[in-house]
Amino acid sequence: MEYAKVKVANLPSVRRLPAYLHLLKQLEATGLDFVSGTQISQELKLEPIQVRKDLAITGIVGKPRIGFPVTALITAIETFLGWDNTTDAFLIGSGHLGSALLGYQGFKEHGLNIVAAFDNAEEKFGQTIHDTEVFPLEKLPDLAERMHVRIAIMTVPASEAQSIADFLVDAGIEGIWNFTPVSLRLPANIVVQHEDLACGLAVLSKKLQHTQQELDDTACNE
Amino acid sequence: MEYAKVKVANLPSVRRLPAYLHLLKQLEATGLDFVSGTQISQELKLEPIQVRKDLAITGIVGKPRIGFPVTALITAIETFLGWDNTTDAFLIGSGHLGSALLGYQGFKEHGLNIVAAFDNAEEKFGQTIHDTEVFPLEKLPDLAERMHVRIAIMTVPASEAQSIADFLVDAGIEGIWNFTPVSLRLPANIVVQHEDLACGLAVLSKKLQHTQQELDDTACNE
DNA sequence: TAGATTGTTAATCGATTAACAATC
DNA sequence: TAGATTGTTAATCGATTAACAATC
Repeated sequence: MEYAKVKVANLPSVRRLPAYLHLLKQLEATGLDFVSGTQISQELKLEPIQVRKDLAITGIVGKPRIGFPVTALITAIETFLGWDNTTDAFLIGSGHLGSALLGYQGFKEHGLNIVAAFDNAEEKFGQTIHDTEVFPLEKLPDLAERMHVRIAIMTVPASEAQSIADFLVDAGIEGIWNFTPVSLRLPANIVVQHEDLACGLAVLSKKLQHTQQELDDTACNE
Repeated sequence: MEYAKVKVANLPSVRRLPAYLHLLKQLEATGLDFVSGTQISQELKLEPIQVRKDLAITGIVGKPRIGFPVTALITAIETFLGWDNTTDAFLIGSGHLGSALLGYQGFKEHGLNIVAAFDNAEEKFGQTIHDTEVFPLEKLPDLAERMHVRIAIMTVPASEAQSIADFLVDAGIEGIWNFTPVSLRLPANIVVQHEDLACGLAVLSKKLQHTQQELDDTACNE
């Protein structure tokens, strides 16, 4: 069988769903029953039509004049993203960033549960970081099979990223959340989500250049 | 004066530049003088034409048949992003993620230097996290002015995000790298880069659903 | 009823991709 | 010279935005 490149309908919409989810949970906490796309758009600084289109992919149906039922909308988004059931994951590389992710409580809210961490550094074996035990990387294949874990979060040094990724795939890992700056070369059936902080920093830097530019221009014109 | 929404040419291209930079530095380390867009595209799994378009925004000029000069291309990207000069930044909120970012050495390579951390928790005042001192948040306005710091990295609890952001803007901060899940409401002249891990997780979750779907479909057809 | 909001269908906009002449 | 690669101009693709009938 040939694996087609995974096609996900409207990726930009999928990326915006967590922002809706966060807002909706806040609104739910205040006891609100219904919210209109217009209200949501104002809170998140989006176009009303974009909100309606985004929410439509989850299958939610709203009431004209009234808006969307808040609780049902939360459920619809969580179900759509598969965040209604908890998925177990491994974390590979217990350095600074890895430790921070182990301490981040927000993942559980998104259906992700880090059940074990792995490292190559002997002095870390058996350590517990934020209630998660660190194992030698070599034990991963066995544990992955026994615990039926399909997802790995990679926070390892760039120099080791490719070889460790290959090792993970051999061990049956199907999805990798890649926090290294390396573009991994893996079989087409492996799902890789590249999370590179430098991308966001590039955009921030560029936008700041432009505002600085504007200020300079203004100064010149005076 | 009215501030127009900051317009940055071809944002997707800007986001890809750090990946080119990382690869090019690797190639430079091997002593390579020239690299073609075709070679780069194979390494990063992109279309050759996309590589050429992306690199063109930096102003680099290549040689037909030969490719692009590696060192000059690195310089062109760094200059384009403003990463050739170091910019000082503050980090607000020294929890798990904040500490991890303080320990992350990669920022310096991208022209970002975190000179001080701030927190509201008294027990952290005076502490040093990865060689960076933690100050009371109330000292920020004074230090921002004296040190001419324009950029803040926000790793604070969601519940405090908006009020702290307002405080930062009052203190003269012009750019905020926002690691909270909150959509901040700030004046239009403030540059905000929202870095929400949940966005990437949403995409990963959705893609994994699809592969699982395919596997289920295959199983059914057998 | 009157009117705000939904959801659909069409138009616009911008990014990606294709085609190809210029060039080293 | 021959041919791979660049850079430009045009075509395609997909996401965003607009328009508007349906509806509560």
